[in-house]
Amino acid sequence: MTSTRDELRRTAADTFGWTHLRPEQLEGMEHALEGHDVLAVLPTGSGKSAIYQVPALLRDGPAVVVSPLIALQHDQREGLANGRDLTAVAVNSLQKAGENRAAWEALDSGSAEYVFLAPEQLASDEVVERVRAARPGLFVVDEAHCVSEWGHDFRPDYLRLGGIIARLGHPPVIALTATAAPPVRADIVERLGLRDHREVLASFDRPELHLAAHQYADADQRRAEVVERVVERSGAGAGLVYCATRKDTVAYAEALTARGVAGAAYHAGLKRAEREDVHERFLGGDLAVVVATSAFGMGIDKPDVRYVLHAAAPASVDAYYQEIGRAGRDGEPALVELHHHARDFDLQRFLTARRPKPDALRAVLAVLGDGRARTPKEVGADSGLSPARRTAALNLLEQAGAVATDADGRCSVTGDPAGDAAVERAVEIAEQRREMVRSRIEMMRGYAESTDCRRRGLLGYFGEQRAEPCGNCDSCDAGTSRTVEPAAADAAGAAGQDAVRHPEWGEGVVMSTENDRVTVLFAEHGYKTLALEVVREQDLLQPAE
DNA sequence: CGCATATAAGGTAGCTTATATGCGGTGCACTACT
Repeated sequence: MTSTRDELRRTAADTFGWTHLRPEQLEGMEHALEGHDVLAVLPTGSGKSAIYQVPALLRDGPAVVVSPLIALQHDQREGLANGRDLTAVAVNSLQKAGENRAAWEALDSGSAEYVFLAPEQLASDEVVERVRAARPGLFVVDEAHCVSEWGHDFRPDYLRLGGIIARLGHPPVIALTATAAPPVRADIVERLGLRDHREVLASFDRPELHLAAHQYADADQRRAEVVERVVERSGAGAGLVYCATRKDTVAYAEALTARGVAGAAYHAGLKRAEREDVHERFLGGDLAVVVATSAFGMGIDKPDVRYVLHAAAPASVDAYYQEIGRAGRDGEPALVELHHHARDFDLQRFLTARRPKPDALRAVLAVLGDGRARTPKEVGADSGLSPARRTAALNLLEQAGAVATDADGRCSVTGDPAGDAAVERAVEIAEQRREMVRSRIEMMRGYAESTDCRRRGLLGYFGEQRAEPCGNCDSCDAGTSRTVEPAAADAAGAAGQDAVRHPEWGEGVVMSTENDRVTVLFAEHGYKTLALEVVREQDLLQPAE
């Protein structure tokens, strides 16, 4: 009698040549093979992909793999094939029509084990039907944090994956990501509609990274300092510099080149060939440093990045952690520095400020007002809205309960709430989301300005409580880190992950506790950091269920 | 939103001050044109 684990181990060894599987890999695979939905949060380089690659071969039907970047899909498919007798196909707009046709034929005939798609592909009814006909045995969402980070506005098709999964008959879903704070995890589970799912979580700790932050009152001074830091380190290995704007990446790259450092700028405004060239030269060791916007990083697995400097603060601790996580993947020491200025946070507030257009919401409601159910595409055609706008509007109206999507992917109004009330409710939901986004910027500011142990701050943000300072950050070096007294949590009447209720902000969950304050994530208002003294005096946090 | 730069106004010289404008991130798919 062979156990599930033996079967997985054998396939991993026979087909992929992997003789050792990590416990988390095996655990994730096992859940999926047994038909459970899985959310796996594991660091890059830990073999996350194996979690779907192996069970996909043991289940009937192909694995649908949703991946955010076409370039990434390409690498993943090559990694899979790699001399093995496996068929991994993709359908996207960059492939020639013939390649897409061949991919579909491979799916139709049952010869493809994996099909890679961007979420936008699944906005097409035809694509969904065709995938459904292939009876997929697994639905994989790679880089699943994109659901929560991008789905709400930038790439709204991510928010529709839950409906797609349902239409496909809900095969086991595997959501994979390297970074997800508790609210991001909850959002992924909710949006994808995971059922009775299992979570596989690894520690977020990266003890080899030395963490530091420097605040500047003068932007020119910061610029000079960042350049100096990179010049100092450029002899000792590769590095990354993250900027908030494209213009800055070019300016820094020029300044570094002038100082004799082999550096190049990278941002989404560059031509495809140029982006590929920078990427390859960096991986190949010909570039000492890449100066980039947030466009650089996903799918980049260079083991020997010795430093990651931020020449501006990003929009969240989540984004920051993801970017610094590209340092020291070989486990050797690496330096991580955040060079920030008050203006950075204003810029992030602007960049993340997108509000829904009530006109777009009304246009969708007007189209659906005749009572006829339509596909999102038809809603777009009838309302004149662009694909992104119409999808974002549909998503919000659905969250407001004013629109529902049926089993065939057709949308119609529910009539409750209707008209202006529906628009108002949708705007309110978007407004709550904005508040959440802003509170995340404030958490980033909190990290930047903290004089306490930075690693404990980061880990606390991701739901890992530590009492002792880490000994490998600037605060610990300076002796300003403190040990959290066990009494602190008791004094607040709340410990990590406890559900609480606040008279003004409603229901929330305690994220972390320090000696003098407690951070709570409120469902409708985002992160709030409260002074323990005030909480105690005014009895602000009541236990909730 | 908020900062940097450009233009305009005032009164007749080059300059200050006021107002206007522009700029700022992440990717898919699709279309029209070379």
